[in-house]
Amino acid sequence: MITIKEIAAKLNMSTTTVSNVIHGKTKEVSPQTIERVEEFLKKVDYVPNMNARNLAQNESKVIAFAMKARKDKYTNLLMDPFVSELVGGIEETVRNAGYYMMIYISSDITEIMRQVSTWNVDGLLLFGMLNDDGIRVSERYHKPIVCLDTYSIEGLKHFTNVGLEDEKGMYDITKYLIECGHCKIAFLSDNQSGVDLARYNGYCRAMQEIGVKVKPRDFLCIQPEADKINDSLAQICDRLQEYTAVACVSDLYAVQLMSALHDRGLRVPEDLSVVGFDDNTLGQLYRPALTTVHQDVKQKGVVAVETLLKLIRGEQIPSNQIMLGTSLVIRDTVKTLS
Amino acid sequence: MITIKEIAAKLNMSTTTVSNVIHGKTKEVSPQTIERVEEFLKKVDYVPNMNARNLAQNESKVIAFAMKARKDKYTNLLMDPFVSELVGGIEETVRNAGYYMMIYISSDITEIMRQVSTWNVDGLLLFGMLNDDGIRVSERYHKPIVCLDTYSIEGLKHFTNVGLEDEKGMYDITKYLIECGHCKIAFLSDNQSGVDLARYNGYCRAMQEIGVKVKPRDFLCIQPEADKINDSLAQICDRLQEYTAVACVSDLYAVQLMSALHDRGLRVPEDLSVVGFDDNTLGQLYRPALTTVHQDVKQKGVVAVETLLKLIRGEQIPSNQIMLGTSLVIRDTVKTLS
DNA sequence: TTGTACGCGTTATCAA
DNA sequence: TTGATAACGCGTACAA
Repeated sequence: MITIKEIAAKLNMSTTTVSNVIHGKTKEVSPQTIERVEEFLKKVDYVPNMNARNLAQNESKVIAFAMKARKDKYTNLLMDPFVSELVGGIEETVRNAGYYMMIYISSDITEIMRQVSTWNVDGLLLFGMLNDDGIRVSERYHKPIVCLDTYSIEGLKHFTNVGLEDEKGMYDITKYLIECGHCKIAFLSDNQSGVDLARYNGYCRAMQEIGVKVKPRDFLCIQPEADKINDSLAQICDRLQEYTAVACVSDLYAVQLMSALHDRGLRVPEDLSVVGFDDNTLGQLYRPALTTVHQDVKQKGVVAVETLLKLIRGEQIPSNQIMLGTSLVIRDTVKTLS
Repeated sequence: MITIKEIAAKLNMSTTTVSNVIHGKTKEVSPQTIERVEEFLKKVDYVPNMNARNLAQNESKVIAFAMKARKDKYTNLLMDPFVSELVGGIEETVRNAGYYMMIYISSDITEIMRQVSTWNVDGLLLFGMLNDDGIRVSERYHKPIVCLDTYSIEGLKHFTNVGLEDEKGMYDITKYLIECGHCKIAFLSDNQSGVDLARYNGYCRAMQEIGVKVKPRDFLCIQPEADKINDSLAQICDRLQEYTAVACVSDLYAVQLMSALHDRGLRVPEDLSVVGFDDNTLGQLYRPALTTVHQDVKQKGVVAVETLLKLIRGEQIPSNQIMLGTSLVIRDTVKTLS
């Protein structure tokens, strides 16, 4: 790790000159010194010290991806196929823009804020925020923030959101089920807030259009914790006897359900139709292949980072609510009732 | 972002005293000043500036996870269930140890080395290194390195490796197939080096024990690139008519194969027995559930980080080759031939 | 027990 | 066209 100072000494010039060459401030340096310096830089493979650079410039070239963990939900958040695809897209975009990514996972917002400010990160990507979490962060952190999949209306005054047509996506696929002749349709999810609530609303709207009033019992609540999921799935399979179809809030749950149904000798779609949401590898590889709502998760990450970079550069963005679209992917898990 | 200097000014004392209290050098400060300082720190929620701290101490509290991307293999490396589970374990352990994690993904080793030294990271986790990649890194980076799943013998002189009983695992499951009456067994993988080679060797050893000489045509080569995989699977399904069982180098490939077989009307395990390696969600949720070799991927990440932390602290480690075990998971994709 | 002063590597200001 | 020098925030040897 050679430093600018050392280079300057060996070349018998000042650190300023070396620094200028490094930063291409070429107008202020004579051609021959430029040549000399650049040659030497290449020879010793000079790499700047980020800590020093950041300290001097009061920036960091770091973008943080902060994720609030719901402690109970996953032992390993990154194993959620949605999260890993998202992080993959984010990482790639951050890297290609010449920035560095740090990941903070915590169930404690305060902890996340401390990490963010201790590294003086240039921009913040927020995921998994509930209620006014995002607002609380934005009150203490005064640099660009982009939220992913938040439904906090109030929050939009404080930061940009990259979201999805969740309501419409679930409406579309529920309507598809209806068109296939289903009317006894259950909805499966693990909670009723944020994204899940929006999707639930889409389901309700489609049902109401055909005059079916959704009852509380039509909401099937899955408990995804490792020690509870089996009991939970057993109950759900039981309850599903009253229905001809079930709309799941995610592909993961849809596939977990199909496995459970299979183990009980129930066939999809002959005995029960199942649809998911997300369109990830799990549903694509399962047989019968899952009918679902497609969203481009990687793209979501890319858009979020690009938006954040614009904000960092001080550019204007058209709107602080960016909605990505969905599309129906019809495969083999829905039976047409005659 | 309040600084130590500002705090010292407001409290009418020196920065040294404040710094001492922050670092718990309590023996050198009077109890009442400690009290005063700590109270104030809490009140203003002091957060140190990492860049400044690292610069002063010549460390970084950063652990890098560097992954060499084989450009062709995955658009999104993190989507590989193995990788995401591994990274999840690493992230958690790094965080709990009070360190920060940075991820570098590149197909270019030089690029990785530059990133590592520009941030002056305290320790390096290397994954996906081929041949002497790891050695080349260790020649330029003179801090602790832990490699994951490398098979470079030479490398062990330069760094520690956390690996798996790949050969034994594949030997065990091939032997299980044999015990079930199979002898026409193919092996499916996308290359023949590193981990894949070790597993292939395990397969060969089991076959040779029953006097079957493995022929080159018994090695089925899958092409995982998105635009080639379908053709590749079609060919493989064709070739598999000569066999009663196939041992796949990973669960991912096993499940992709089972999907392809299903689409051609071939049943698992009635028409063909299939086994995998890794034991991830994909194989657990598929039906029929995949018989496979279990490895604890998260644990692999945890062990790697713990080893690296020991090296960073200057502690001795018993051996620089740490081998994790495997176990057979018998589920429903192998038919017993009578 | 507390304070002064310097160095870490870099950038930026201003003078030469 | 180039070179001193101060600053960024922190830790620490050494002095008081």
